Order: sequence, then structure tokens, then C-alpha cells
Amino acid sequence: MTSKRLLDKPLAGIRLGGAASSRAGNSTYGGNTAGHAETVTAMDCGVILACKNVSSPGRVFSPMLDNSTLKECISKDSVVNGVGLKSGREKHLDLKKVGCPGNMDESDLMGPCGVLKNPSPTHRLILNGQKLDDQMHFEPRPSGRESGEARSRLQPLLCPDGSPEERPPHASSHIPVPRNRNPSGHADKEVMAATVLTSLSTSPLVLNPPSAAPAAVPELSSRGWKESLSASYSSSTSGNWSWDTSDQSVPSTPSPPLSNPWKGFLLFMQGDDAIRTDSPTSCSEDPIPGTLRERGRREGWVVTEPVPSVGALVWNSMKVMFKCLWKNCEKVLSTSSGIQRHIRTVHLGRNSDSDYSDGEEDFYYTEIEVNMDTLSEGLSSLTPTSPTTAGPPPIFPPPVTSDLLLLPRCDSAHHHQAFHTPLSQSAPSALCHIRTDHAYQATAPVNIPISSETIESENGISVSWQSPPVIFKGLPGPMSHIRTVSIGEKRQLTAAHTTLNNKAHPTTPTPTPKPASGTRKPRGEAKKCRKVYGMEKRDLWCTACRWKKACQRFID
DNA sequence: TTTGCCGGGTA
DNA sequence: TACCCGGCAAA
Repeated sequence: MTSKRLLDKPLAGIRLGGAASSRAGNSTYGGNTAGHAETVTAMDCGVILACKNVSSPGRVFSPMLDNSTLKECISKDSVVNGVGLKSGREKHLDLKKVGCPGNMDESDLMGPCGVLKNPSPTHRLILNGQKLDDQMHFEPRPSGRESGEARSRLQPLLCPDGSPEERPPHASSHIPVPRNRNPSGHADKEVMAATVLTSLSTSPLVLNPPSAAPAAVPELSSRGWKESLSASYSSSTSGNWSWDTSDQSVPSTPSPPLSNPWKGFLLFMQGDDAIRTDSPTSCSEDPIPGTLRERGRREGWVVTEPVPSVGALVWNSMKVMFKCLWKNCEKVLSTSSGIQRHIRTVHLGRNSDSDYSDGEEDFYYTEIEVNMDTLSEGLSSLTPTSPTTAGPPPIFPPPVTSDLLLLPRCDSAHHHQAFHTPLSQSAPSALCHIRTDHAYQATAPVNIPISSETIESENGISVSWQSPPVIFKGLPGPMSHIRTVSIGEKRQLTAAHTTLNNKAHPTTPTPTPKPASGTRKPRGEAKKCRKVYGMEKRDLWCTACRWKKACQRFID
């Protein structure tokens, strides 16, 4: 595993999941229909998932896509990559399926470490100077969730003459990546991982996280941020999100470069062929590691700059430049060696004369394309919620920066929060064993100081615990009866009491979870005092039993 | 029919 | 507040 792959993985999972959920929220797409004019090409470290959609017959796979086409492409691709609203791992599996034509096994799609690399749906692949127009890969997918509208809209795109059979479903080609890539050795992986960690800890991004969105942040990005986060949330709540420790490290793996390649690039494009851009910088990511690009160049293909899956900007440019992503630098050079040398000498403080490169420079520059003709805002109609999202959407923190749209890894805490919230809510909130004799006499609200509710700190770390059984004696108060409650009731009671006790939220009348009037507490299985002691030993009964109240000695 | 216990009354 | 009991509903 290379560190670049580490960087790639989170993007894949988050973006894909988010996109999928977003699309699912519209209930428009659930999968692909066989024969869609859509291409998903995946490859090993090439990490390329290229998609193409054509919005009109006769323009099959035109490399110059208009806005609608771009949107179509993005939206469809999002579905493709996020098939099934599944957990991150499942999504990876789906990705593998999607990205693996018949002659490509998973090892081609997955890196040596099994990490799906950078399946950015918007990466465009240029193979030997030729775009993927003729390398389309049709992946038939269940069309159950696809609306007829979408099908009807897309069908003509497949075959303008209406004969979809002319294109075999798998008539795609994949990027001819050598099957037997020489993966980095294990030691090398560790070294690279350490490099990543080091760069993370020392990255200006980490040291100087963006605190506010620049004023010039386009609305597009802002909206995209919301959608992205919502999408991420939807993914996390779609039912099977598995977020173990290893996964947790994924989205929080920022890339060292600090500048925002998109903003920088936009400014760059707006400028007069300026090589250097001066856009404000913020956290960013480089889903396409430099070494990957290098290999791509060596092997004849080019990975273009990734485009955000949501609110994406897409361009069709061929000119590849290399932009330094070091904070406040953004130097743009035309050659990778030049940019690497620049990084090595200027930022890394290494000997410029030495050609030795440990590859670390790759992290600090990205590839950009110029001569872009089209900028398009994509996925503006995405619905950020997933139909599978059962609970209310989480309250996302205010957008610190619109770059969050592009940089899920930059704000792992937020993601953690988003991911943990539903889980925390679903956790048993109270296992306190409230045992009380004469509890019917207790009239105070049960205000258990040890709340077993999941506490979520500001940094997104969720802490939950279960309080030990306690003997609780009620206090005098307005409430008439205290009785043992089930776990669910305890939880609700806790919430209700919290509401009552929380002066700051007086207006949220949480429905008191007390059973509806008329519904009795189910009779417990345990024997009560009457059964145990019998009528002849009534003096041994608990007071409640003696008073024909709910037994407090043999609580269910 | 027995049992559990809610709701209400009384001292 | 302690005690008592009618009555309902589940077992």
C-alpha cells in the first residue's frame, strides 16, 4: 500500500456513498440499466472511474460535453458508484463489481492492499491521448429502482437507432493496466504510511485548518457542501454502514497539500495563462497521487484532475499542468519533474541538485488541466437525503468552508459526528436498574445523574457507557408514580426529564413516554409477594403488594 | 378465577 | 404520607 492509496480510499468511500445516497434520495436511480450510455472504468492504481453520458442521440460519447451532459454524467455516475446504498465496504464491493469487466479481476481494481483507489466518478481518462470515448464499459445492473423516466431518457443515448443489442452490455474496454503490477513491498508500504502520517501531522493543513469560507466561495460549493455532507450522512445511515477502527482512519486522512486546487484552478483559468495562482488556500485533497499520475503517464494514460462528485465542476481540457499544493504556493509548472523539484527544493528543503526523490513530493502537487472549455455545475438537483435514512438528519456543523464538499477527509470530526449520531441514537440509552421499594410513593422525576446516553464531544468522539445498577429512591415531586420502566421507557423518560430540566429548551414538548392512558403495564413473569408468601404471610409482602400496588420486591 | 396493579379515596 | 380498596385486565 502506498500512502497515496491511503489518501484515495476515503475519497472513494465517502464520495461514492454520498453520491449514492443522494441519488437514492430522489428515488430516481438505484442502479444502472443494461446498456446505459455510461461508462465506468476502473483500474488498479489507475483508479480511474470514468463515466460518460450523452444527453442526446447522435452525440454518443462526445468528449465535449455540455452542461446537461455533464450533469447527466455525474448523476448517473454517482449512482453507478454507489449502488445499493450500502455500507462503505459493500460499496467497495459494488465498486469492484462495477469497475470490473469480465477480463479484469478485482486485483486489477484493487490495489495490493485491497484498497479501492480513487474511484472518482469524474476522473476522466485519457489514454494515449485518446479519451475514453471508445473505451466505454457498459455494466448492466438491476434496473429495479430506476425510474422509467430515467430509462427513457437514457435509452436513446445508448443506441440512437434504438437497437441496444448492437452494443453488448459488456462491450467496454478497460484501461489496459498491467495485471501484475508490482506492488510496493510491505516495508515500503509502511514507509509510505509513515510518510503519510508524518505529513499529516506536519501538514500546514492540519496546523492551519481553514477557519472560514472565503468570501469568494461560490454558492455552488456551498450547496455542494451540504449535499455532500448530507449524502455522507445518508450513507452512514443507510443501514449497514460499518465504520470500524480501521475505517475511521480513512476519512480523516487528509492530504498534505493545503491549497484548494479547485479554487486555485478556477482562478487560474480566469487568469491570463498565469502560471502561478494566488487563490486563497484551504484544505484540499489530491485524489490522484503524483506517483499515480506518473505511472499513468508512463503507461500512456492520464488521470485528469478529479472533479467533485457533487456540485462538480467539469472541464474538458487536455493541457496538463502540475500545480503545487503547498499552502500559499500553488505554483504551477508544466512538468511533473519541475513541480517535484520545486516541492523538493522549496518546500521540503532538499537538495535541488539531487534527483533523489522518495515520492513525497507527489503529495504536494496535483495535476490540473487547462484549456478547459466547459465548466458546469453538476448535480444541482441532488436530493441530499436517502430514502433509507430513518432518523432525522443530523445537525451538521456550519460550513466552515465550502471546501468540505471536496474534502471529506479534512473534517473527520464532522464525519465522525455524522456517523456516530445515528449509531449513538440507536444505542441503549439506559440500563440503570431502578429498583425502588415503595416506589409508588416516590413522586419525583427520576433524574438519574449518570446518564447512559451517548455523550458526543465536540470533536466528534462518541462516548457511551452503561451505568451500573443503582438503587434509586425517588424524591418528592410533582410526578405521581415511579415505576420500573423498560429500557426503552427509561430512555424516553430520560429524554423527557432532560427536557423538563433543561431550561434552555422549554418549547420542545417531548411526548411523555408514559404509556397511553388505559394501557396497563404488562403483568410480569416474576412471582409477586402474594405468590411467594401467600395470603397467610401478607406481612411479608412488600408494601406495594400489600397496598395492591405494583410489587417492588420482585421486579420483572 | 386468580393475579397484578392502577386509580382513587381516606385518615 | 401511609394506607386501603374498587375495579380492570391479563394470565
